[in-house]
Amino acid sequence: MNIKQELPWDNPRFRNWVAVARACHVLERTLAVKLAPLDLKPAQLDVLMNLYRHPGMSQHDLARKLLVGRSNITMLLPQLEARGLLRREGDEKDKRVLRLNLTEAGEALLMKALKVHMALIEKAMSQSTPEQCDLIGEQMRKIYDVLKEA
Amino acid sequence: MNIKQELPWDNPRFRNWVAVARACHVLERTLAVKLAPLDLKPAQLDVLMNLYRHPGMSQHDLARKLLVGRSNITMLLPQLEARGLLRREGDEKDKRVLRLNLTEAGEALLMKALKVHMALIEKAMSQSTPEQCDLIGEQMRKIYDVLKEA
DNA sequence: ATTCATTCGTTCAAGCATGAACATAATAGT
DNA sequence: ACTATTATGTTCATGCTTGAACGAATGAAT
Repeated sequence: MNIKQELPWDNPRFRNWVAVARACHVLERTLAVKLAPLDLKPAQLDVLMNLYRHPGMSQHDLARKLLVGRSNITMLLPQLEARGLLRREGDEKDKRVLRLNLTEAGEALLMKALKVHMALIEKAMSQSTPEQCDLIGEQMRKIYDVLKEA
Repeated sequence: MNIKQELPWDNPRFRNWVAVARACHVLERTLAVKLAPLDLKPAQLDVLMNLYRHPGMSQHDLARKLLVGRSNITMLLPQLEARGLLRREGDEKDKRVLRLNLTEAGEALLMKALKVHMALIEKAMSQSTPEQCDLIGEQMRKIYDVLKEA
C-alpha cells in the first residue's frame, strides 16, 4: 500500500479548497490594509455589521454569529464602546445579558467602512458572472452547514 | 442620495463572499480541533506541506508561499525543528539563507496530518459535483491573482 | 423552598501573527 | 577597491484570539 498514490495534491477537491483558503486569506489581509485609515480592524467591522442588522443583540449571540469565543467579544467591545461607536445596556428582564446597540457615530463609521469593504469585494468577485457567483455562495453555505454540525 | 439603497446585504456578491469567509473560518477551526491529537496547528501543517513539495526552500520563500511575514516563520520554525520534524542548514553559496528540509519524522507526521486534512476537505466538498468544485477553484484563483497585485 | 445545573459575561495566562528596527551578507555602481 | 543598495533572517513590543476558571443570575427538579 503506497501512501503516495493518494497524495492530496493530485486531488481536485484539495487543490480547489486550497485556492479558496488562499483567496480568503489575501482578501482579509487586503481589507485590513484598506480599513486602516478608518482605524478599524476586520473583526471590528464584523461587530458593527452584526449590530446594525441585529440591534439589541447579546454578547453571546454576537459571539456565535462571528464564530468566536465569548471572551473575545469581552475584549473587543470596550474599545468600540470607548470610541462611542456602540452602547452596552443591561437587560431588565435578565440581568445577566448586555444588550448591544450602535450609536449614531457607530452607524456613520460603519457606512464608511462598508464602502471600502464593498469596493474590495466587487473588485474580487467582478471576475465571476452572477450565476457563477451565486453557485459559489450556495456551495459555501452547504459547506458551512455540514461543518457546523460536526 | 439615500445610502441605504446600496446596502451590501442586498448585493449578491457581498452575501456570497460572506458565505465564503464563513465556510473558510469554520473549516479552519474544525481543522485545528482535528489536528490537536497530533499536536499540530494548521499553520504548522502548512509549513510541513510546503517543505514536502519544495525541499530546500528558504525561509523567505516559505513566508511568501504562506502569505505571512518573515518574522512569523522565524517564530514558527524553532518549535518544529526542536521536535525533529525539519532541518535548517545554511546555504554554502549564500550565507544569508537557510535551506529547509523535512526529516523522516516530519514526513511521517505530515502523512498522518494529511489524512485528517483530506478527510475534512472531502467531507466539505463532497456536496459539490466535480464541475462545480473546479469552477470554485478557478474563480478563487482569479480572485487571488487580482488581489495579489493590489 | 432548596438544591442543582445552566447561562452570561469577565478575568487571566498562554500562544500566534505582525511590523519596525536591527545585524549580517551579497550585489551594483562608480 | 569602496560605497550604497538590497536581501535574509532575527529580535522585540504590541495586539488579537483562545480556553479554562470564575462569579453572578436564571431556571429546573424535587
